[in-house]
Amino acid sequence: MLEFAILGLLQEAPMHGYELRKELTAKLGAIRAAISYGTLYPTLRRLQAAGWITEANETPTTSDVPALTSRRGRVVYEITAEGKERFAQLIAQAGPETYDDTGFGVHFAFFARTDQATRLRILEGRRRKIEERREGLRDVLGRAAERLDAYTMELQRHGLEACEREVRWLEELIANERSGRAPTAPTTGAAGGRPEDNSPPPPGESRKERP
Amino acid sequence: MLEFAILGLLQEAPMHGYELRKELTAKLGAIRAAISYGTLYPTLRRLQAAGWITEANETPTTSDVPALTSRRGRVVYEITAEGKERFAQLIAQAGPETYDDTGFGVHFAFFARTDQATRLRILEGRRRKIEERREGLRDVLGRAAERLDAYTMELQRHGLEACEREVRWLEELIANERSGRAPTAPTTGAAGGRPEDNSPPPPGESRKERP
DNA sequence: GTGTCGATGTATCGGGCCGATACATCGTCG
DNA sequence: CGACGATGTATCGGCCCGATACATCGACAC
Repeated sequence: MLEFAILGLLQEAPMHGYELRKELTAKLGAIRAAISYGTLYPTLRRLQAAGWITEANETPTTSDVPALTSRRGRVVYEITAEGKERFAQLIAQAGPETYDDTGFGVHFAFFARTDQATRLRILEGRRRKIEERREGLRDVLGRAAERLDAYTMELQRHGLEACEREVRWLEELIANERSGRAPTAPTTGAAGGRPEDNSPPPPGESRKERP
Repeated sequence: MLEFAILGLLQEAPMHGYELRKELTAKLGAIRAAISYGTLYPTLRRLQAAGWITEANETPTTSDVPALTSRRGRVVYEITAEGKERFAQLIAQAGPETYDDTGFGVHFAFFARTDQATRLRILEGRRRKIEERREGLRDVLGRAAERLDAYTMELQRHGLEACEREVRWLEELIANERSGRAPTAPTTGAAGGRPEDNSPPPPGESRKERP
C-alpha cells in the first residue's frame, strides 16, 4: 500500500523522505495516521532495490559550493520508467486488499490518475465490501443481541451507521462516475465536463477546479 | 491490543482458539476485520509464556475413552489470576495507542468491565484526538485546496464529516456517562446482558486511580 | 459403502508496518 | 552564544497480516 502511494507521489515531483512523509500525510490524512519513518525509509530502500525509484542528485542550485556536499544531506528520490509501469500495474490489478479501509483510501486518493473504468470497478468493489460488513453488523445486533452488553452493542450500532453512510456516499460517487462528472460536483459549469482528461503523466498539472 | 481483547474475553469463559476468533469477530466486528490465526496463535503462546493464561484440560467427560485423547484435539485456554491483574492494569493505564481507531474500539468494547472514571477519561481522550484530526483535515481543505485534485479533496471532505459525526457521538456518550446512565439506553434495565456474568471481579465500584 | 464438501480446528512463515530511539543540521530568538 | 524547534536520515524489536498446510467431523449425494 505504501509502495503504491510513494510511486504515485513521486510522479508529481522528485522528493526526499521527509517531504514525502509530509505530502503523504496531507494526501492520506483522512484515512490513516502519519506514516512512520520506520516504514518509510526501508520501503524507499526496497523500491530502489527493485529499480522503481532512483536517487536524484540534489540540484546544486546555481553557484555551486560543490565539495561541501560531503555532509550526509538530503537524499532526493525520483521515479523511473519501470516505476511508472509498476504504478500503472498496481492501479489496474485489484486484489482483495484494494477494498479494505486503507487500500481503498489510497487508491481513491490517486483516482485522478486512474481511468474511469477502474474507478468504477473499485468503487463498486468497495461498496460490496461495506455492504457485507453492514450485514454482519446487522446480524450481530439482531441475533446475538442478548449476549452482548450495552456498550458493545452501542459500538456495533455506531459502526452500522457508519457503514450505511459510506454506502450512500459510494452510491453518489458511482452515479457521478457513470454520468461522467467530477467527484462531488453539483457545481456550476466550472470546468466540469470532460472525464477523459485524467491522463497521468503530462507536464500540465491536472488541477481540477472546485473552489 | 489483541492481548487486551483476549484477556477480556477469557474472563467470560475459557475458550479455544477458533472459538476465541469467532467471539472476537462478533465483539469487534464494528472496528476491525476478523483477526488472523497468524496473529492469534502466536499471541496465545505469548500470553501463556507470560503466565496470563493456561491450557485447561478439556473436560474428559467422566470415565471413558481416555487413551484416544492422543489426537491433537482442541486446546482450551483459561485466564489466570495474573492474567486478570494484567487486564486490570491494561485498562487503568492509557497510553497514546488507547485513542487510535483500533485501540479505542477495543477499550470501548470492554467498557462493561471498566470503571466509570476510566471510561470518561478514555472518551475524552478519544474526543481530543478526533478533534485534532478534524482540525488537520480542515487545514488541508482550506489552505492546501488548490494543490489537491478533486478526488483527494472529496476524500478529505468525507473524512472530515466522519470526524464531526464521531465527535458528536462521543459528546453524547460523555454526557450519558456523566449523568450516570448506561450508553444510549432507553432500553431494558442494567448495563449488560445477564446480570450474573457481568460485573465479575470487584463488587467494590470505584477503584480510585486518579493521579 | 464411499466420496467429497463445508465447518471446525491448530499451526507456521515471510513480510509490511509501527513506535521508540538515536543522531546531525539549520535558522531564530532571547 | 546557547537553547530550541523544525528539518532530515536511519535502525531495531515487535505486532499483526495473508498465504499456506494439515487434520477431523458430520452431512448429503451417489
